[in-house]
Amino acid sequence: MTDTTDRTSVSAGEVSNPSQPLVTRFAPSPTGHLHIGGARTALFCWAFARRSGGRFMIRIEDTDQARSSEESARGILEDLAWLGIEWDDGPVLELKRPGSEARRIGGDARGVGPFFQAQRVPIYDAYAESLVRAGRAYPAFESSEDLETQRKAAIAAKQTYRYERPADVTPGVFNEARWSRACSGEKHVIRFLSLHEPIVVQDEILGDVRIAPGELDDFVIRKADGFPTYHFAVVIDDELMGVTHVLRAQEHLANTPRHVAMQRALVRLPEHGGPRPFQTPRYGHMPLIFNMDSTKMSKRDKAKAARAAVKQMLSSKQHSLQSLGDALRAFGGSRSGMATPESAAATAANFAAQQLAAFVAGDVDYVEVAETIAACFAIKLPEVNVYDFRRSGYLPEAIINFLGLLGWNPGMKLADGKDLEKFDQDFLATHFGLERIGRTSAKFDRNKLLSFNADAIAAMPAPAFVDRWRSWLSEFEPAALAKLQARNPDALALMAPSIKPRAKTFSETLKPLAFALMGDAEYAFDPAAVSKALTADGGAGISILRSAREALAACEDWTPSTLHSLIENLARDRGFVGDKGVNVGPVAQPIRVAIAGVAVTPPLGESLALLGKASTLARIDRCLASV
RNA sequence: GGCCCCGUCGUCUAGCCUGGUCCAGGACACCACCCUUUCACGGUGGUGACAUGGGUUCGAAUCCCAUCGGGGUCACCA
Repeated sequence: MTDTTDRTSVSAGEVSNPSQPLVTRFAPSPTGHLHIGGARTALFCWAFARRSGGRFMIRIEDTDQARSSEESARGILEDLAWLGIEWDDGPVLELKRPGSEARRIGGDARGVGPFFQAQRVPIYDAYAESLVRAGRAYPAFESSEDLETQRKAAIAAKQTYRYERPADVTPGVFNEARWSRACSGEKHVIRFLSLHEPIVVQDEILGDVRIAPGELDDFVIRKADGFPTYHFAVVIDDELMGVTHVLRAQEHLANTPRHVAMQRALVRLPEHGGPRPFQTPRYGHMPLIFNMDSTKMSKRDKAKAARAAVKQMLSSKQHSLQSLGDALRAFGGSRSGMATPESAAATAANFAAQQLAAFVAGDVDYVEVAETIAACFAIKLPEVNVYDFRRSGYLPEAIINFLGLLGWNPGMKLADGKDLEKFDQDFLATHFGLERIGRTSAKFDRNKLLSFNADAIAAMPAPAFVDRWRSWLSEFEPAALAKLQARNPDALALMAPSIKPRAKTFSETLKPLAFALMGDAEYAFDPAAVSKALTADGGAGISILRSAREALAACEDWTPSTLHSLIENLARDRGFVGDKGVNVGPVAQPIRVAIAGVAVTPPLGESLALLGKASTLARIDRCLASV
């Protein structure tokens, strides 16, 4: 099995058994929420499986003990489910939605689990040993400090560092001495023994990628803590779980030769149906996604944004480091989130001045710190995780559509000759293919996503909008929802027609309603608005407002349409009639400023209806009294 | 630095494989006008790109080469 030198390429056609079902997988590591880029990978894997009548699998890569958490794993599964990306094989997620039956996603119909790598360690151990016995891997005893020193020396000498194979290690020969040292408990890692053979990865998207012989050194496949490295676990699991197609981001391209090299060396064990050589799945490496400024999209963006805001506060003397820390502690530093053991420890420090100083200085980038700062001071952080977009009021269908266009394109035209850009998940399930995945990296254009989201909201029938709006509010803005419903039990249905075209996300729905969220005596009068609508022209607006107040006080039917005609009639009576009919502005603006303090509100009829008659009159009186 | 990938409007892209229908089409953003009781929505129009240089060809965004530029990767992270 070690004689592989004559194999110079891996044919994509080697996925041998035609009756073998096509299987794709998404394999996140549970170190936080689902990243928006990961969501695209998952979406493409899902779509490809659906299009091909295959299966889509989830595997959790939790071999990094320090950074993984069960909480994150569940969060990621929930994010996927929220997007509507459901897996056939993988961890089971119970979904309980109010009003509907509980649903389960996942399971192990093919009997290939468990799907958490941490639960598969005995399997990796068995294959590592088989490799050692075949002379294709060996225990190594150097300390990581020593290796680090060597690596630094090589870099200083401007040379490429490669691990140098010990002299007593020979390809294809079982090194019994090293193995017994390892078995006796001496601290060690296991390294793969790389043959100096040329490797060609036949990529479904990029074409043949050739790696010269000698580029691969003897990399680690099992860490000193006994856990497999990513490379090793992936190769074992993809084989044992029947994965036929690996679609992943291009950052993994350079790793693929390692995987191919291991697949050539590995043989299925008898307990897994062997002996039988491992197969090489088909690979497809997808373009990377960046920020608009070409930096990598990462959670560090949040730290950057929060840091910038804090620096601003410090330099404008709004806060000292001390008062900032006090404010954060008072706010309640430890809110539960997707903490990993590492970051939880950081947040636990509760924003001691020292801790904050380190964050501001950029020495640490803890997301939890950034998010607490943002929540405490109402700073908007850039969305980078699926959950961030959800919290900001994006719709899953808009995200799916946008992601589907990031690196893929249906290449179809509409009847009017325009490109087909708007599609849903079903469309992807029936039209997605690897042929039309691009090769160039893409920048994440938040504007376009926003526009897609606005279109999706606009396209929603009003009742659906009200439902979804309500559930978003109850999840993320319960206080605002309560206030609105206290004003008017039907507030949402009443305002939906005027809010829907004005909001690009659910979180934007609250801005136009700010006037109604404040108490009748709480809002301030904007001097510029007051001057323009009321006090200008010797107080023309004030006199209009007085007569409007009278008319409103006499109004019996407090509905948007009646209120609207009332205002129109007032305008007509005052003679505000031009070529194009009645000009209601001179009447509407004074009322608007009176009831909201500013010159901008949703349409007046609806706004007054939402406030109610008593509040409206009280607000006008307060305005009249103050100008 | 070694190895690898990529290069069409500001951004996402169509076109490239199978050269001519492309002085390059769409979308987002931007600008202007229209609509309009504010703010939005909507409508119409506009600005705006084949990285550069060589080839091949009657003809190149499309094929070839070079240069330049961008990115990825070289961990006991995944």
